[in-house]
Amino acid sequence: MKSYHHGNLKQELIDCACKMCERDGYTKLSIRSLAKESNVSQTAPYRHFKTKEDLYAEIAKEGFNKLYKTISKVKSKNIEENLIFLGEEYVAFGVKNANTYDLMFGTAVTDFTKYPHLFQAANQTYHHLFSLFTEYSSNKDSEFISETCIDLWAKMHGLVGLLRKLEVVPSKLLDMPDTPFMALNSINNDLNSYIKKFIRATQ
Amino acid sequence: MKSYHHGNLKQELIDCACKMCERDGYTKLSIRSLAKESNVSQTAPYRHFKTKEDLYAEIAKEGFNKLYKTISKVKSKNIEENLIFLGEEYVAFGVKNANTYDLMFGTAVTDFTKYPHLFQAANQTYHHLFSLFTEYSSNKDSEFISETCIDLWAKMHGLVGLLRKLEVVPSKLLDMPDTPFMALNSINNDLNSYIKKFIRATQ
DNA sequence: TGAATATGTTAGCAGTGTCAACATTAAAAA
DNA sequence: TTTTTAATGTTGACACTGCTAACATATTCA
Repeated sequence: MKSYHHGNLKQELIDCACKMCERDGYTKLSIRSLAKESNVSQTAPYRHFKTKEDLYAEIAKEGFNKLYKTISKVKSKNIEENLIFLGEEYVAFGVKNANTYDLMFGTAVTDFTKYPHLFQAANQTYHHLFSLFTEYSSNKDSEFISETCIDLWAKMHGLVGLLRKLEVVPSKLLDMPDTPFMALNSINNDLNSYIKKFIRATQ
Repeated sequence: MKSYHHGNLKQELIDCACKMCERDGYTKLSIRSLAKESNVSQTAPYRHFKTKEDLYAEIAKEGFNKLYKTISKVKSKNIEENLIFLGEEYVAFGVKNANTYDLMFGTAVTDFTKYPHLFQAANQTYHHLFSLFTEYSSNKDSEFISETCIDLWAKMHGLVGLLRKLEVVPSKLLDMPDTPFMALNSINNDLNSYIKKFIRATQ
């Protein structure tokens, strides 16, 4: 027996949207299909998200929270190991949750400051990297720290972007000369040791 | 006096699409609005692009060619300077032509191998980086070269992604602690010397 | 010249984001 | 408790989208 009022529709829509987004990509995600999949009328979502961008922001926020949760799992008491763990998990997250990652770093949601929760979630993630690296680095100069953090972040972020191109390329091209695929593929085959290497290179 | 047949519609559509894409972003670009802006019927573009993705691929291809042209302008006989020039221009291109860059590296066109011209244009760009770095590096080991190229590329690529987030952030947040914006902003204020630094660090 | 092909137009389908008007119910005020 | 109000749901509609089919016109080539 289903009642007129749902009770918890907003969160249920968000959860459903996250699932659909990751499954089909955010471009395929329509408010109408979301409503249908949630067994609710076409325009019901508009009671909770004024625009589609608002919905995107919500998915991105969930993404950052999930990433943060993954990344901040303490593995060992060795800071370097934690930092390496962070790098590995970050890149793995970006590749595995590619569609959500698009929403987190793409242009679908331009201005994070319009969405305080999203803004906070995104900053939290960065802040974790920042504080971990601060502990790790032997150079305590704050300018060095922040610059190197951006360095690390840019590299992880860039790596995610490039690796995703790999996924889609036919395997016969992987050893094609004069293309970046061979290099990317060999890095991908031993990704974690590659990440380890470039994190150790920062200290 | 305008005739029924256009004569050069395909290229004109592509040029128009590139302009519109860069102006409004590729999500706002519709085939219908493109047709309208080109003074042609709604479905005329379909004679030249079977699907919207085909059009996207065309825009991305033009993007890679433009990027390659910019990057391969020889500036001096000093290889290091050329490599630095490449880095500066690459990042500048990505930030300035943000919407086109999305199409080149985003997920709108997934499989480049479906579009040989695009594939070729993309590889050409990478290949230029590769050969320039090969000349530059003192370490001639091919594995080192290709790994470091990916390194460089990932970093430039990642930097573009992060800097673009900056552009959209209200200026009052630029010196907000516990956010990456302060660090990004200070890097951005002296971007070229930052790029110079990380390129020199590779040799 | 005539047939085949390329390139253009018009009409229309199914799907989209969004809004306005209305229905139902839960929460707040009386 | 009753009544009012606000929140949350539904229906219907508009303008827009990608795309296809059917038709019109021009170009190429046998």
